[in-house]
Amino acid sequence: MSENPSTNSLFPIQGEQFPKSEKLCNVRIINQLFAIRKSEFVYPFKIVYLREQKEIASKPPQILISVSKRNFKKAVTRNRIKRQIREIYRKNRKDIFTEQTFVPHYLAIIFIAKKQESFGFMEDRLCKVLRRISQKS
RNA sequence: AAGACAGUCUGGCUUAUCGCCUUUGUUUUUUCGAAUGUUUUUUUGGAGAAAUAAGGGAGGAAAGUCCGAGCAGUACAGAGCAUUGUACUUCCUAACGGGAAGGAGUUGAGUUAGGAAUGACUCAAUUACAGAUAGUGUCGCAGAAAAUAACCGCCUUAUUUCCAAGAAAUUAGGGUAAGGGUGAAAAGGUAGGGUAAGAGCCUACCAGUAAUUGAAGUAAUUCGAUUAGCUGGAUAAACCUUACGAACUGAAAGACCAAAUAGGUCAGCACUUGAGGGUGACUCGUCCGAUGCUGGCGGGUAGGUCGUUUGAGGUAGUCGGUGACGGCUAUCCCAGAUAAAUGAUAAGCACUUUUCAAUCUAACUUUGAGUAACCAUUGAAAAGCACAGAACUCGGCUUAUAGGACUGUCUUUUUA
RNA sequence: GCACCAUUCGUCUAGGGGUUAGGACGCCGCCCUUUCACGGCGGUAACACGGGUUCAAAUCCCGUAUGGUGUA
Repeated sequence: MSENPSTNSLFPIQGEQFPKSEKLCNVRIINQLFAIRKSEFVYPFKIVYLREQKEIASKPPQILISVSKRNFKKAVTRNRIKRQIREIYRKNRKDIFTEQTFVPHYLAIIFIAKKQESFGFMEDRLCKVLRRISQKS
C-alpha cells in the first residue's frame, strides 16, 4: 500500500505517540473482555485480549494496564510500574503490530509479579508475549 | 569541640532522546447556527480534531481520615426529652477537641533552713486539670472490719459458782475507735490534760473543709483575717450531676445539556360527516394527510458541561502585640487529571559510607636509610541517595522521614 | 472518595476491671491393642504494638499497625 515499507499504516505519522484514543475506558468493554478471557501468560505479564469478529483492525488497539494493589501497597511503586509498562508498549508496539499480523481490538496488560523487576527484563518479556499474540490468526 | 534530647527550617542539580495533561496564539480541517446570496459563494459566531510556537505541571506530609469549617441537598415555629461531644483561666481564630500566654498539681535536679520529718526558692519535664458534702453502684485476695465499722481486747452493770472480804470464772446487757502480723487504702497527726475505760471530750501546734470577708490580679489564682463543726476513704478514661455545644447526609452532594420511551403486542376510546401534524401567541386561513390518542407488557439509553480551583490565597516590606495572631502597602496567579496526567530510559555532577593507592608526619629499627599508625588532602572503585503521589477546597492534629542548616538545655573532654 | 468493624494458643472461639485467661480441633508423651484407628490420662502453646486512667487493664481511654465490611 505505502511506498515506504518502513512506515506502518496503523501508526502512521509519529509512531511513538500515545494519545488518549488508545486507552481503554469503557466499562462495558472491560467487562466483556474479562468475561471471554482469552489470555497469554509469560512471567511477569498476563495479557487478556479481544478481537471482534468480521472486522479487520484498522485502528490501533485500546489497552489498559493493571497493577494489583494487593501486591504493591504503595501508590508510588504502582504508579512507577504502570509508567514503565506504558513506555515499553509505546516504544515497541510499532514493530510488533503491523497490517500483516493479528491485531486485537482491546488489550489488558496485567502485572502479576510480587516484587519490582528491572526495566530491561520487563521490556524483554512484554515483547515476547505481544509477539506471541501477533503470530495468531 | 563531641554526644544526647527538644524545637524550627530545608526536602538534590544538569544534559540528551522519546512521550502525557493543560492554558494562550496562529494555520488547516469537520460540523452547527445567523446574515448575504441562489449552479459554483462570501462574511461572522460557537463546538470538535490535527499541526506548530510559547507558558505551566505533586507534598511537607499530597498519607491516616482524628477534629473544625466553607459549599450543596433534605428537614425545620419555639422549648424540652433522648443521644452524643467538650471541660483550670484569659486570649487568638471563620471555627475547633487546635494554638499562645498565664495559674495550679505531679515528678526530677540544684540551692537554702532544720536534729529529722519536711518547708522555701530556682530550673526542667509533664498533666482529658469541673463536681466524690446531689444520688446510685463497685472495691478480688488478705484482714475483726472496705464504709450505717464492735470479732478479739479494755472498762462497767446484773446474775450464778466459791465465799469473811477481795480476786477469778459463766451467762446476759451497756460503754469504748487507745491496741490487734493484713492491705493500694483502716476513719486527721504530735504532745499534754481528762476518764471507770476511752475518745477532738478539752487545750496547744500543724494539715485540711465550709461560711463570711480584706488586699493584688481582666480571670484562673495568690497572700491574709474571723467564725464554725471538729474531719466526710478511693473510683466520674463506672452510671451520673453541672455548664457550654451538636438537625441529618456528603462532591458518587447537587445543577444543566444531550440521548431515550422507536418498532412490536394487548385493552379501551375517537375517526374520511376530516382525527392528527406544520405555519402561528390564539382564531380564521393555508399546506401535508390515514391512522391517531391513553394505559399495560415488553424493549432501550446511561455520555458530556458546570460544581472545580481567585482562595478565611501566596510572597515581600512595615506597624501593633510578651505571644498565638492581626492591620496596612506593594506585588503575583502558582497542577487540575477523571479506570487516574504531572513521566520513561541513558549519561554526568553533588552528597553519604566502605575499601584501595599516593602525599604528610608521631613512633620504631638503626645511623646508608628503611618501615610507617591516627587525622587531613588528592585519586580510583563499589554501594547507597529518605518518607512518600493531588481526586471539591481550606484551618489544625497525628503518624512516616535519608541527608543538611540553625537555636536551646544537659553531660563529657581540652584550654584559659 | 466516604462511612464503619475486628485483632485472644497452630486453627475456630468464650471471657466486657480482681481467674492459674476457659473450651473444641490439632501437636507431643503415656496407657489400652499383636498393630493401627477409636477411647482414657497428662502436657504444650495465646490477650497485635506503644502510651495513659486505676491499688489493679485482655477488658476502660488515646495513638499506631494489620486484616476485613458497606456504599454507585
